[in-house]
Amino acid sequence: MGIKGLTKLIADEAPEAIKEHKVEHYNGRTVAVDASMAIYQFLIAIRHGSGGAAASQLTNEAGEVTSHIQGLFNRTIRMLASGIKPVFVFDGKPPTLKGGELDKRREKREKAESELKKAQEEANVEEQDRQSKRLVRAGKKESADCKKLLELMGVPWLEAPCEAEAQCAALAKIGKVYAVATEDTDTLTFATPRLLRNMTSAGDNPIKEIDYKKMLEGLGLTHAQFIDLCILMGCDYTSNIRGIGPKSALTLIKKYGDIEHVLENISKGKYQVPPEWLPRIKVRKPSSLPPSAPPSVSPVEEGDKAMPGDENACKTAEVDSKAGMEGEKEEGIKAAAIVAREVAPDEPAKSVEGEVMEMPAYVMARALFVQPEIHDPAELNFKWVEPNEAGLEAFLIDSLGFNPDRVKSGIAKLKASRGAMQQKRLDSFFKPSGSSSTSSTTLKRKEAPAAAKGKGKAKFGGKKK
DNA sequence: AGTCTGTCTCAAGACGGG
DNA sequence: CTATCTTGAGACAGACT
DNA sequence: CCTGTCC
Repeated sequence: MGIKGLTKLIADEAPEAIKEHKVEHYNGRTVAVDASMAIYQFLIAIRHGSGGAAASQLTNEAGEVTSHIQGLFNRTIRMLASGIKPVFVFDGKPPTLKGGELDKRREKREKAESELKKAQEEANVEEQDRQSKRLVRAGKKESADCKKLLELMGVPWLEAPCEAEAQCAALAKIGKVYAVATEDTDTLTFATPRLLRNMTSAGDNPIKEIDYKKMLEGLGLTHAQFIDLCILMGCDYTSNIRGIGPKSALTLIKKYGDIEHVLENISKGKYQVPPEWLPRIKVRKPSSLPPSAPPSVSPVEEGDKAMPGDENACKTAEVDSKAGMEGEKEEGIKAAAIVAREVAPDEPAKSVEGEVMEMPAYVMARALFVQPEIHDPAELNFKWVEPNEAGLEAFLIDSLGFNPDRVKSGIAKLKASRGAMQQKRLDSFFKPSGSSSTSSTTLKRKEAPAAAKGKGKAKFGGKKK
């Protein structure tokens, strides 16, 4: 996940955008963290066995995996002890997109993944449980565990409608959080003003902070151009063009301004542009294809017509598998169209009367980055409260079998950090930090509910009609 | 020369005792 | 009691412009 | 710092 090679490109082309700070520099600051990614990392990293090739994770007596809880507990304590106030943002998902190729690809991946595992697990009935765990990213069970843990620890969380990274970026943009801590460079594409890397590693080596504005200046791009750059370099939503890597992508965008014009200029040459990158018009009547419409693209020899499933592709896109509300869908397409128009105003006719234009994949990717589905960050308020000591002990010690001493030690650290936090609050009382000091309606634990509302059980097309 | 692709390898969290 | 097996970033070779 | 352990 992320943009392929982006970190290196920034280091090479815009080094002034990266600065290193010690942890202390972030004392008292709030930081958004992609919880789902953290959970995933914990599940992978926290296992035992020799060398690093063992699959067994930490479990309680009942056999339930506890690796993610162990990891999150420690990491959260560490952050709070450093004076950093984290907000954990969960993926809402699925990253369902209303485009043909994207949907297809995602579903294929998911299906392949689950089928593979199913096949594996058919051999062993016991492991069917494990299959259910590792559904897509972090399973619902793991997320629920972590939400519960966070609430007991007095740490706020929320569930994004879709991608957590997009929600994190939105929070940072309006200053609800100071920065986003993540290893995922996708976050930059959502225009996070400050991205923190190495937040997780030990205290002595510094945190790397990437300043979005400086990065744009260093690269010499606008925000829209940066998004196009990321898409060209290779993002999660589209395939990339063979032969174009980070350097070429940057050069091309700088030269031509946006993907449309890049395509116009390179498609004549040797680059072989994947069919899903090209605007395709769905024509009922074959003869009505205007000569000007498809922007001079190299004739695709292998692509396009050869694909037997192609016709179905658009159908699949229309049909959509899941929760699919028509309104949402239309909204999405409309958004994509608007974006296209903005970026390429001088393009020849985008759509012909009566004909349906199929969006190129990059247009939809662009729409995803420009207008991601998020909760209005202005309506979200976070509060760090006293840890629920008894609840934590019951959950971690009694239910999960954690070592009582370690748990108590952790709680002690929580309380200590909380004391320090209060102190700081008093100190900075006279500084207008902009927090809604007296706005009475600071929600305590559930910012999420506003969030959780829309989702229900979209996962398996649940409703039988 | 510079750039991109493919293949390979490795390590991935955090803690505390020694 | 035993086999278990992902993802991404870095190093390097090789092809291409 | 290295290594085993956490559950």
